[in-house]
Amino acid sequence: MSTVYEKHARIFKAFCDEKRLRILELLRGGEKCACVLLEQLELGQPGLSYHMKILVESGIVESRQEGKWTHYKISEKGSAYAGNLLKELTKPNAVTEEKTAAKSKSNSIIEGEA
Amino acid sequence: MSTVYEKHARIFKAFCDEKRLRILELLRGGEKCACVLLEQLELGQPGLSYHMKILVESGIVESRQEGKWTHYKISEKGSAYAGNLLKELTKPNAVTEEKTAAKSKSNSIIEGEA
DNA sequence: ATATCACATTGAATAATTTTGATATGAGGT
DNA sequence: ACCTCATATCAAAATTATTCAATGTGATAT
Repeated sequence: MSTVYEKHARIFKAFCDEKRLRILELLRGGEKCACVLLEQLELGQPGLSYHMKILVESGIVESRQEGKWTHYKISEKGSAYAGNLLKELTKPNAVTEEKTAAKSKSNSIIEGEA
Repeated sequence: MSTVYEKHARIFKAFCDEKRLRILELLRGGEKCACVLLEQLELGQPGLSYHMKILVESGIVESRQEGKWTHYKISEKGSAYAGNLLKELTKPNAVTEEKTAAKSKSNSIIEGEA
């Protein structure tokens, strides 16, 4: 079973780890091959692979295969989504309590939210 | 030694855990006493205290003492800071590579960033 | 002063994440 | 086919985060 909380937590995990923040900083300079990231970071190859997987699964980073190489870059779409989600998650919501039976059309990006 | 990465990671830890996302959701409905949060969550009292500490340390939540009670609410300032930080961390930065010696006046919220 | 209530802290137990070394996979090149 | 190179995956170990029970603290009430 996967809750909406799990899904949201997965997105922010991208930003919860020092190594991943370092990687994102490098990717701010533009798309980079794993091999380039590897030489800039104090990380073994499986370690980098592990963190890249988390970053890609969060949607913050996109990967692109080119022959033997994997190129990574920051996803504009994923980043925008995360930014909006953070806003939503901290925005006052007067009706949080009353989970009314009558469901209204929603314009929230949070699944299952009225 | 505390790096800027650690500091940033600490902020986003608020959003990396299901329980904390649940708590934030409750706080979106307005300021709440720990005792109220406790009855809405599947968490023991020390567990709540543990998570509230992380939330307060992240700056996303503020606490206010009132006699025996502790009231918590989402910090507008902290939330805005986190939102802006997320944007910065995912914003393209053409000059990430060239850590030039000549330091220019910065308008970045990221410490030590040009 | 003692008692109680609300919450914080501690420490041990458990669970999740991260690191590391070994091995697997898949794309080229010879 | 075989060999390399780049990266992914696996499994064990190391580290870190979370839970839980017990105890501590500080505020109020009697």
